[in-house]
Amino acid sequence: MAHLDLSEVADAFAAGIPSIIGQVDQLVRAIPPGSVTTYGDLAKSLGDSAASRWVATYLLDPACGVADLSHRVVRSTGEIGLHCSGSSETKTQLLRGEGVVINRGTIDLETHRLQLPPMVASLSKLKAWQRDFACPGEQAFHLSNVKSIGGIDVSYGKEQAISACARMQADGQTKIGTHTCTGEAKFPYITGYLAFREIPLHLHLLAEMQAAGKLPDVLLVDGNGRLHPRRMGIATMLGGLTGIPTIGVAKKLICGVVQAPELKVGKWEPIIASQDAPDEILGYAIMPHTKTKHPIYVSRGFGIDDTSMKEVVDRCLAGHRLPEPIYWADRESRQLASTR
DNA sequence: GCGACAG
DNA sequence: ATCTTGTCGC
Repeated sequence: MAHLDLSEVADAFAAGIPSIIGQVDQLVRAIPPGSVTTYGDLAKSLGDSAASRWVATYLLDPACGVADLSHRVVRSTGEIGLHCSGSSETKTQLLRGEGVVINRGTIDLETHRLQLPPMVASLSKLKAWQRDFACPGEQAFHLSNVKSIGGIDVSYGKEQAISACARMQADGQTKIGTHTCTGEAKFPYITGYLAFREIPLHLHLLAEMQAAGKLPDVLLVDGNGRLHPRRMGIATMLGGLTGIPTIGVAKKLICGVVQAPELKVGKWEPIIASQDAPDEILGYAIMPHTKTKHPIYVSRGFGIDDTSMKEVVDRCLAGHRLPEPIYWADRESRQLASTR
């Protein structure tokens, strides 16, 4: 895998990501006066009803591309809901002006709801990409071969995003150095699709590190790996794309159930897919130190087994909630982001 | 009505 | 993730 040109990988990956915002704008512009749709219907049309929250967040932003038409999007209950102007009354007046009947703040969707066409090359495409993503053949992971451990994270400034990767010695505690890369995050944050927001910048950074001969032997990624609705979190994709063994480290649970009733410091507890599937271990929760009540959620990314994964993370735990490589990457990227 | 999902 | 004042604790 070392022969991969990460600069080419970066370009190819970015080229395959659709403009999800353009898709929503297009759908909203297609709603004629007198008709409405719902946040959930828009999300379904994009290919994933789980994106309805993002759709609502986007359309409630006065700076969104279709703020002048977003009054035509209401709640699935028929309630008018909020408006980007800040006033639901304004939304009501706009709709009434277009001939929509509103009783007690509610629209009869049977009458006014518009059938939206499915957007083929949208979230449905990315979802299929995640399901079908073929990771290259994985080499057996040998901790004894590890000379450096990396941690990678992104922070967001006013306009720019900064990806930072800290490199540590094999002890997981001694910092060698940090690399950073600045760019624009074009894809929005949608639960389940974090990879498409953050990986493009990560790949640019890793390409630079590759050119400098400074790629880490294993990489801790801020986010999940196998612990993901489709078992394809950002850590797994980033590893599969680069060939670098990866581990996902998240601060919140996205799915799955922690079996143990309580967590003890330093003890790894399995996270299962569900009570009905107790044999499917997606990852592990661990309380990283005494001073926090909040665990971290660790899952296999690419090119590593669960046992090695735990050994690597154990080496990296110190006085912070996050493993040292990610702690330093987070600190560095955040510091830079605050200036742009 | 309650619960809610990485960054 | 970011927006934000003071406040509690090591």
